[in-house]
Amino acid sequence: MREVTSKIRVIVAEDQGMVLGALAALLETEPDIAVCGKAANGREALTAIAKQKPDVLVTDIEMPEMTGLTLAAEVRDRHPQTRVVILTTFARPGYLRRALDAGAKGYLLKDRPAAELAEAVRRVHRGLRVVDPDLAAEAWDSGPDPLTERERQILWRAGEGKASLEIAEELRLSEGTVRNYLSEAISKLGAANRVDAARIARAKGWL
Amino acid sequence: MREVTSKIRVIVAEDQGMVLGALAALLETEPDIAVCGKAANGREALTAIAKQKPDVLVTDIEMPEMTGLTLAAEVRDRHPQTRVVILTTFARPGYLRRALDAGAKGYLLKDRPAAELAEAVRRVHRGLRVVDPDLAAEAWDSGPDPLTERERQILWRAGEGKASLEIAEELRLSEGTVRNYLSEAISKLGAANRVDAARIARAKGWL
DNA sequence: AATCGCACATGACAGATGTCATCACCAACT
DNA sequence: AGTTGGTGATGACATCTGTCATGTGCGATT
Repeated sequence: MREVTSKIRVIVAEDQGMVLGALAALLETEPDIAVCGKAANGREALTAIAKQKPDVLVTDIEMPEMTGLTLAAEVRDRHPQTRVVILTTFARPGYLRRALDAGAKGYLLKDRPAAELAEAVRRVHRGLRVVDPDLAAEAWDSGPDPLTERERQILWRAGEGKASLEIAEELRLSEGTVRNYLSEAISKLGAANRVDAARIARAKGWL
Repeated sequence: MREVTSKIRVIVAEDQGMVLGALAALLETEPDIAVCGKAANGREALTAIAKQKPDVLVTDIEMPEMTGLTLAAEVRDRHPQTRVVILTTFARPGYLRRALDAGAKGYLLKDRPAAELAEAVRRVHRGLRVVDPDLAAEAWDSGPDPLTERERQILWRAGEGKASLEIAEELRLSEGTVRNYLSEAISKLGAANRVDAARIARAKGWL
C-alpha cells in the first residue's frame, strides 16, 4: 500500500482581500491541500514564496506593484520548484500567451466552477498543464500581438480619453507622430477609431 | 443562560463560479452562519430565495440577466424578511446610492478584509446597516446623477467607441441630436471629451 | 396661462482626428 | 552593401467632433 503523501502547499496572491480570504478558505476545504501563505500583491507573494517554498502559487494578474505575469516570471527564475497557476477574470488570448511565456503552468478563469481550482492545483503539482482548450485555440488563431511598443503606449493613453496633443506632450513626441501611430494601430486592428482599437486590443490582451 | 440561536441562513449570488464557491466556503467556516443556496445570476437567486427563505442575501452587482441592484429591489418587494448585502468590486457612489434606494442594508467592497463579510452578514441580520463611511460621504458629496436617460444611453455607446452617426442610426435619432446630447453630457461632467466623460460617469456609478 | 426641463431637430463653424505621402535615422539581418 | 522594421518627423486634406444658436413639441409644475 502506497505511503500517504503530505499535503500540497499553496500560496495565493490576490489584491482583493475578501476574494483572497475566500479562495484560501475554498482550498483549505480540500484534505490534500494546505494554504501556507496569502499575499495582497506580487511583492508580498515573492517574499512569502522565498520563506515558505510552496509547491504551487495561485495568482491573479492585475495587482498593484507587480502584475501576476511579472510575478510568474520571477518565480520561474528564482523558485523553479514552485509551479504557477494564473487565476483571472480575463479570457484574453494575449494574457494566456504572456502567462505561458512567463512560465505559468495553469491559466484558469474565475468564472469556472469552484471545484476546478483544487483540481488545477493538483494537476500542475503533478507536472501537468491546465489551460482552457477554447482559450488556447483562440490564442493560437489570433496570432501574435501586432502592435509595436510605441503604438501600445500611445493607444493605451488614447483609450483613456487623452487627446493627441496631450499624449504628444506626455511622451515628448510631435502631435503628428502620435496621429500617425494611432492611425497605424487603428488599421492593424481593423478598428473604426482609437477607442474601438483600444477596446479590441484589451479584449485580446494586447493592451 | 440565553438559548443558543440557530445559524444565520445565507444565499450568495455571484456570476463568477469560482468566486461564488469561494465566498460560500468562506462563510461556511463561521460556526453561526449556514450557506443554504448559491446562485449564478439574479434570476436564479430569486428562485432560490423563494424556496429557501434565507435571512440574508449576499449579492454582486454586475451579473447577467438581472443586476444585483434590480435583484435587491425585487427581494425588498417580494421577500422583505431577507436582508440584502451588496458585495462588489466598485467603490462607486452612484452604485451605493442606487443600492440603498433598492433596499440593500449593506454595501461591501471585495477589497476589504475577508473577515468583514461574516461580520457584515451578522450586522445586517441584527437589523443594522453596513456601509463604508468614506464611500457614503463621497456619495453624499457627488450629488445626484446629472445625466438624463437619453444622455446616459448615448454616452454609454460613445464610450464604447461608437461614432455619432452610428449611435444615431442605432437609436433612430439624427446625428446632430446625438452630438448635442454628447456635448451636454461632456459639459455636465466637466470632461475633456466623450471618452473622458464616460470614464467619469463610470467611476461615479452613473453609467 | 405661464414656465420649466427633456427630447429632438437643423445649421454654422472651429478644432480634433485619421489618412496618406514622403522623408531621415538607426539597429538588426541577409 | 542592401533590406527590413521601428521610431520619429512634416505637411496637406477629408472627415469627425464639439460648441453654440435657435427652434418645436410635450408633460409636469407653478
